[in-house]
Amino acid sequence: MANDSPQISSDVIRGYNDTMILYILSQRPSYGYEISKQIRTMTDDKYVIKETTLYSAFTRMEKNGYIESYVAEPDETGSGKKRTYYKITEAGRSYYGEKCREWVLTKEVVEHFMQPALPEKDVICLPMQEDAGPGD
Amino acid sequence: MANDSPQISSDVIRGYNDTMILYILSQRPSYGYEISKQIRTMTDDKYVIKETTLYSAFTRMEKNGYIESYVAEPDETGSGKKRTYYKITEAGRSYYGEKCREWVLTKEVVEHFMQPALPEKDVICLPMQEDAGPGD
DNA sequence: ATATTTACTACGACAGATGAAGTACGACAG
DNA sequence: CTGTCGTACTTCATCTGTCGTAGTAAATAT
Repeated sequence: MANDSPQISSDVIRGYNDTMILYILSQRPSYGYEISKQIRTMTDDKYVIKETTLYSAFTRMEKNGYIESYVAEPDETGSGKKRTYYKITEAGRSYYGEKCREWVLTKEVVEHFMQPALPEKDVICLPMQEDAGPGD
Repeated sequence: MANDSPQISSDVIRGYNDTMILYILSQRPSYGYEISKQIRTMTDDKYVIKETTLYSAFTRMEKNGYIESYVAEPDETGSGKKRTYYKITEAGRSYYGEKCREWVLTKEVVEHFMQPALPEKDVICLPMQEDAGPGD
């Protein structure tokens, strides 16, 4: 295996779960288990979406009209267990587009609050000033 | 007011509130109202943190040991209303450093799910394929 | 004297994420 | 033919962070 554990906390990626799912569905219809695995592989295991998060996202997004579900066989032979597939709607594509534009903005904004130009992998936190405030 | 630029939803910035506050406090101790205004100006009004979000972040982060509070006068003359100032702790600096490193990762990861190279401001969502799925 | 800005605090509600648990089907090994 | 593993979900109760509403009160501007 490439590495051992997810490195991105759900707190920071939280706002992008829906967008990630919509990206995958914008390419072809898919279903829970497959999407979950695709996110894992696309992120090189850096982010693993929880089952409950994923399925509750489906429910929410279908309610919002961004995706539609249908039940189908794994292949066209009609064999195997049926799955619930999801496909993106026009509203979903448009919402996805908005989120992409918002991402560009967000990136710029957040960047202002990050340490400038992290050299390689060493992040150095200088004490800067111990001035104001009570000496305890 | 400065502009009516598009705002960033709290959903997508949610994971970065603490980091933004810690960035500001990593430069000098500050207090609620000032931090709020600083976030506004730094983001050119693209993101305005809610008061309740801000003050509950203070409580949480102080509990977690990332910041420390003290009450002081606005200036050293001893005049004016007292404010609750916050200063970052060593644990806070280290946590902030982690978050910066996580941001670099997150940026890369999220980027995979965004439309490649958005030209200017036009985002085009091609239908791609209408193939699979029932025709209804 | 009054309005606005500054500087908070309290509280209830809510959405999205989570852990724990359970269901059920199919494939494959022994 | 029995058991285990992987697939493909569902239900539910709980937690965390954010938000709306509201209220307090001192300082400053008008």
